[in-house]
Amino acid sequence: MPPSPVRSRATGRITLADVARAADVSPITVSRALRGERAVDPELVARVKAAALRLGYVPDPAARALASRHSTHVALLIPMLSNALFVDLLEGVQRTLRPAGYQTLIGVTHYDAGEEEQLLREQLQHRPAGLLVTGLQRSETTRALIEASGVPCVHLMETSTSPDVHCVGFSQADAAAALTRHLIGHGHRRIAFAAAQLDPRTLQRLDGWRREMQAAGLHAPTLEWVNPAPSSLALGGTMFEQIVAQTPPVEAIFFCNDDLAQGALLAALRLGVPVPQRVAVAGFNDLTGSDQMVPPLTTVRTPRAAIGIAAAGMLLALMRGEAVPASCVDLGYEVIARQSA
Amino acid sequence: MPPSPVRSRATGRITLADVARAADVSPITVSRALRGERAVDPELVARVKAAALRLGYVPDPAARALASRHSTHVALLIPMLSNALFVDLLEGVQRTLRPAGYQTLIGVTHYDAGEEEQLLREQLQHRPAGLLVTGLQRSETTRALIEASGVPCVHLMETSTSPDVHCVGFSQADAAAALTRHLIGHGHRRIAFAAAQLDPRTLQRLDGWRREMQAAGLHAPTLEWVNPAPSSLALGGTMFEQIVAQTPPVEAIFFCNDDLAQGALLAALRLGVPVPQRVAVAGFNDLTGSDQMVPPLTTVRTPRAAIGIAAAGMLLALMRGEAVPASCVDLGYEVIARQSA
DNA sequence: CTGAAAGCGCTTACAG
DNA sequence: CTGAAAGCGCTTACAG
Repeated sequence: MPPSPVRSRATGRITLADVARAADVSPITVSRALRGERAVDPELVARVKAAALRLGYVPDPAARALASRHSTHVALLIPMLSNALFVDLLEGVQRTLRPAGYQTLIGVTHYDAGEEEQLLREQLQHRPAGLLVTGLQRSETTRALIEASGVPCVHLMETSTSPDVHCVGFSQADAAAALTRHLIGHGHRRIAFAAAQLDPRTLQRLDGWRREMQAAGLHAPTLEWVNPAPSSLALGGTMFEQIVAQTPPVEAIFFCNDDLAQGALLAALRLGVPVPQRVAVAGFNDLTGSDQMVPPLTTVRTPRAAIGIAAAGMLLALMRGEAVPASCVDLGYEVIARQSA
Repeated sequence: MPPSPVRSRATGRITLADVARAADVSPITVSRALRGERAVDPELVARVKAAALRLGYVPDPAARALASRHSTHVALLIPMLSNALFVDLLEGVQRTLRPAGYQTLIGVTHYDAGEEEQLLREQLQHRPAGLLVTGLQRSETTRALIEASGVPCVHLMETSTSPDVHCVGFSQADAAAALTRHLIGHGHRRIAFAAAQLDPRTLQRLDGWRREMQAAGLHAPTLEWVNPAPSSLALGGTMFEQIVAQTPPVEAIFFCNDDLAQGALLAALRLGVPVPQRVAVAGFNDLTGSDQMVPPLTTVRTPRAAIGIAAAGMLLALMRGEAVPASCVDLGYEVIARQSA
């Protein structure tokens, strides 16, 4: 005889209580056994796990979040998904977080500090278990919001010497300096730096180039071409056209991003400007297509997928309350010499 | 005198009960007033809203999900984020869903039916309020999973005549046929179709090309070049090289995707094959950079951002239990004639 | 139109 | 090492 289910709101879902009944233990023991929390008699653990498997039990994330005050969400704040760099980063993050039972909530800031703050507020309402943010620089309010939330946070793409901040990345300035040395090593003297978007990492690359040029006694303010507009192939073409018209002639152009450099290479083809004979062209990031350009683009390969994986791994440790070996991981970079410079 | 908070687990968060106390009504009235559900005295609504605002009340999504059995998450299943098409789609979706209070959970299927099924299972555990899936074709199990979940679902990128399925897209076959007519109209007779990835939408484009070629009496099996490998610039170059070597000579190549076509254009430059004089080249989707190629790429512009917006809008209506004017929305396409064909 | 009660499915805090 | 009780912050179902 079935019990008369007055006022039943049951979802039909298999619950912790069902597993407890099947394993003949209390619900709390099931909870502990399944989460591997605290010491539980190994024999009970086995019994519970068998029962859970048999019944096809799946914990309810909402109930878990409500009771524990932590969801299984990780908020990821990135500037732009149309930059392939961040797609690779995201893939690395998800590949690490998903098997560990965490969902990634993506927030696209469009390089806007206000939007980042707004997104963070929204995400924080969902009590994320962890935070992954791009770069170290942000509004004071956003910084305070992160701090006050107490949610573990890892910073992506840059490095820091502060022991208080967790980060995984590489030195944008050093990478730019290395490419600049490569260009100088090829005998170029008048090496322009062309930048768009002007986000913090772009400016760090500008610094790296400037540092190297000054050390070699080659720096001149007229070699700096910066444009706050969003980065695009078309803009790269326009900038190339302008820079190539300069006198005395520029011998090499270091674009802060492969987008820009690819656009420059296409403009060179249109204009009939031989690269690298008349002017060498280099980029940054080694994005899709850079190896296919005519001529193939010299650039810096950056380990964004590895950054995503390592940062997610570090966050996993922090969320579990484990110690991390180092608060900041430097994953380096690699100059890729092709034919354009 | 403060109450002695024995066994307190309070989060410090402002709750519905706090607002109820402040507005001097019952918690359930606050709940109804804030959600706009059922009829509530306008004066009470105003009082509640004022109190909520004053206290800075923010509903707890976990509690809400647990009680209502629906989260505020929408699961979005897409094949790949490295295809810019889906980035645009995603942006459109988020731009519509976020202001309405929904979070987008992105699942990347990598064009794999098994992975899609696995992702869907995981997402469904989180009781999403809505589902957004790419295309109409999927495994029987996945289809059954969606059906059984009872979660509103909108299909993206394709159109259907079935009244049972909600979708927003355009006819991939018609779009391909239109581009094929454009090529035929330019006097080309031997028009090859070159495809990679071979996902359902690619095959629909193949059908559209085939239909048009047959209608014009121009179809030949040797004009079909299909490669199951993932689409890339490099593959486009390789395919171009192969197709151009064919005798009798192919006069035009319709690549199923701009990636491939861009790679072909770059290969043509490398090989010194004049486009469109020796062979015309066309693509599909009008991706970033296609207008910058040398020569600029003739292609079909597809309304993916608009699809994201419209599909999210339709899903919003379905989630609210509202009727939608049409179960399927066709957003069309546009042939973009540039210099490559 | 409004509310008291119960319940969603977990985990925390306390006790033993 | 294990458990009974309470509670997380909402909404459903019922009643009036």
